[in-house]
Amino acid sequence: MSISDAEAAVMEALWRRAPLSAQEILGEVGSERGWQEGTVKSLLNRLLRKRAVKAVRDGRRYLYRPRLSREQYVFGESKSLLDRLFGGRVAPLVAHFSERRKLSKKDIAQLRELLEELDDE
Amino acid sequence: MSISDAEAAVMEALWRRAPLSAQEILGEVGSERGWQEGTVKSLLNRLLRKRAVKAVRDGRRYLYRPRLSREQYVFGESKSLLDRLFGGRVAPLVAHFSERRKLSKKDIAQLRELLEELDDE
DNA sequence: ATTTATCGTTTACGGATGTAAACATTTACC
DNA sequence: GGTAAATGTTTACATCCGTAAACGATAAAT
Repeated sequence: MSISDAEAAVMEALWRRAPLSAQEILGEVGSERGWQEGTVKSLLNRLLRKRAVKAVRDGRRYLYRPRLSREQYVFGESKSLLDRLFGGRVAPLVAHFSERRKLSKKDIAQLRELLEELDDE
Repeated sequence: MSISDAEAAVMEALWRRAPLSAQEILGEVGSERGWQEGTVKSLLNRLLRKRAVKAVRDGRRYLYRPRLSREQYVFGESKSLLDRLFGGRVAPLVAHFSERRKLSKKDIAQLRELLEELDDE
């Protein structure tokens, strides 16, 4: 069962800070996405069913926190993209962006550093 | 209007070789995905509506070819992932995989080469 | 000419998604 | 204690997606 786009926006809020109530999540993402209260409630319920968040009662409301980590999510999404489009490997993606001149100076510097660190192992 | 997963499988066939008839596309992807004829026809129609392929009559049938290039598609998908999960930059994705030891030797070698080539510009 | 095989076009249908209203329940206030 | 505010739960509804069958038109075969 996968996390949809809208659901991921709720997760992002919880990954930034948790636990949060439905109200607080609305505060975090509502204006940005133009969501009403009901929308957040629905998404939270779907995320509960998908076991991506857990809820603990706090007085009359619930406080939600991630059960799925951002790491897990990011890895899953990235791997799926690499598998579908780049033969499951990282270098071809970087090459693709390099050819399109979409590597920033910062990217290049960081990649250099990264590779140097890999030397020391 | 975005290309769905199933639609992308049809596109992949056309990117490998074009033009192809619906029958030929079925031959290319049908067994692999377990599709019937009607499925391919529907997908082709959706791709036509999305203007991702064009069709030219050939006798009683049509021959289809991509209108959207694989480059464009791959770039769009990749950029969307990077924007959503890595602040729009490439290096953090590579770092993410590096931390998880998911860089193959081949990846590392290719990345080194790539960065050296970037020097010469 | 009539039947049949071959294509494309239209319609279908269940499940997921985006978005939310309606309803129910609990608690706080008058 | 009754009413209003706050929360969660259920239901809704349009669109997209995966998958395909039904229908229609046209060309080929007899």
